[in-house]
Amino acid sequence: MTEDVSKREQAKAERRRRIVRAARDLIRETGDTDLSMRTLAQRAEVSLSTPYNLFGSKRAVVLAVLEDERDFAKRFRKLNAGNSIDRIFGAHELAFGYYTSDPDFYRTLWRALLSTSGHDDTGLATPERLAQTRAIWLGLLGNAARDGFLSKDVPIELIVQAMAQISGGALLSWVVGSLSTSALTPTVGIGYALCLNGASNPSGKNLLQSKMSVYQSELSTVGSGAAEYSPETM
Amino acid sequence: MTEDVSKREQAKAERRRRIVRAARDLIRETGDTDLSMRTLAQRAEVSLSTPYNLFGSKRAVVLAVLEDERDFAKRFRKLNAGNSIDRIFGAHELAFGYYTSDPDFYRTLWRALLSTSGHDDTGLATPERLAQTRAIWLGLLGNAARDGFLSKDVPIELIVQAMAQISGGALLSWVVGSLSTSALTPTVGIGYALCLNGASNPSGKNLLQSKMSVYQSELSTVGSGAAEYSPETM
DNA sequence: TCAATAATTAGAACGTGTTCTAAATTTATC
DNA sequence: GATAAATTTAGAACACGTTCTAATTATTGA
Repeated sequence: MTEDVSKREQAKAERRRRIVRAARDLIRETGDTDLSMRTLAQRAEVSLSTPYNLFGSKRAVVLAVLEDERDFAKRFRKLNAGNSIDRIFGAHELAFGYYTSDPDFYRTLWRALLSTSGHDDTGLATPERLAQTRAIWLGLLGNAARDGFLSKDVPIELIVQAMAQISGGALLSWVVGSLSTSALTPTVGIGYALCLNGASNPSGKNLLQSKMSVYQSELSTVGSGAAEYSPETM
Repeated sequence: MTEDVSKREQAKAERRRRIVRAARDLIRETGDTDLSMRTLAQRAEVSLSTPYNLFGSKRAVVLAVLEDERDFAKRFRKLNAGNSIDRIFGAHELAFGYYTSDPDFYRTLWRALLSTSGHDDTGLATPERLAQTRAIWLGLLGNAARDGFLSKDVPIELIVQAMAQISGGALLSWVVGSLSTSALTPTVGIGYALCLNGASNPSGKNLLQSKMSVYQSELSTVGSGAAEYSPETM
């Protein structure tokens, strides 16, 4: 039996680890250039075929790197700032802190994820992580509703959905280069505040208004001028 | 002199036209498969080098197809429904009507645009179109503010920005397949309504509330179940 | 009409992600 | 320890986007 700690499975896990580590290091060191499957295999000391056997595609490898780096749920648990509105924006800044604290790395990573995003199975994230993240945000907004900040006539699922799209859209703009790193967090924060404000009671509007002005000043001290607006599509 | 109607420039424009048309037809007919530069050149009856001479990259060709198809500004002028809030959502449905009326075509197109989006110059749209679209939306929201629907303590630019991110994020979800075609327009509509609601006076809230419930019912008669939520990132 | 100029062309070439085959190596089972 | 099963391996191969060179064709200007 030996369950899944068989020597075979163990060696496989070892190789998987080596591959993910090699991919991470290559992105860190050479930013996009030289993240080819051939150099990756060489760096991980496996053959070119092995990553395909163990992951299936380059996309999957890069996605594994991403999952390996961001440990959102774990870090999130250490987050217990003031009221439930504060916690929402704490989570937001935690999430985007990953990107802004290491922009080159994550930009490259997402770019690689987008570039190969095509006809295959995997989306832009693992289904488990998607569900997990969704649950976290539903919980955050649920708390805000419980605490009387949000009115009950707009389902929190819809707010979460809108917020997810804001973050996804901003991330896309950032990855393709039309949104600067320093503008990323405040821009999304403003979007969040707007959405939430559209569904909040007077008690919540005060808190949101202050968030809003904070992000607004962050935004103005920075990018300022033109050419960095980024209404991407229509 | 002969300005730019010289025979040379004329022939160049002809080739450009043939290439764009061939790309469009290929996408229409074979959806993604067989949109290679080699078959494209063959179809347009030019050599493989010519598209690179005239456009620079495959991305640029596909982008030219996109610009050629969507004539947003022109169609938009024919749009003069009721109040300024109605016009906002009219513009929204006009914009996304392109995608939902020919989903396979536009999905392929955007996928090709994303897949090659990388290290080169062009973003996800032409700078002129970006500016044009932005101007349109600024005008729409400006009218809504003038008509007293929007409160003045949140800058219109920020609302436009948030809305642009919602549409971009939803489009991305749709392209990668985590948002269904029928859910696309209502999802974005709800996001818009939420954002606007966060910055609107009581007079506007009524109108927005009705928009909201319309899109909500559209959404519920459709996708329903799980696996189609799509909080893409965090 | 003739030379100069500009563009397209054919074709090879490079590096890429991915797939495949056959051989070699490791692990599991008796 | 020998046999069978599972994986990795080396290496070729494919289609792709892109770039380059040399040759050819078409347009311009005198």
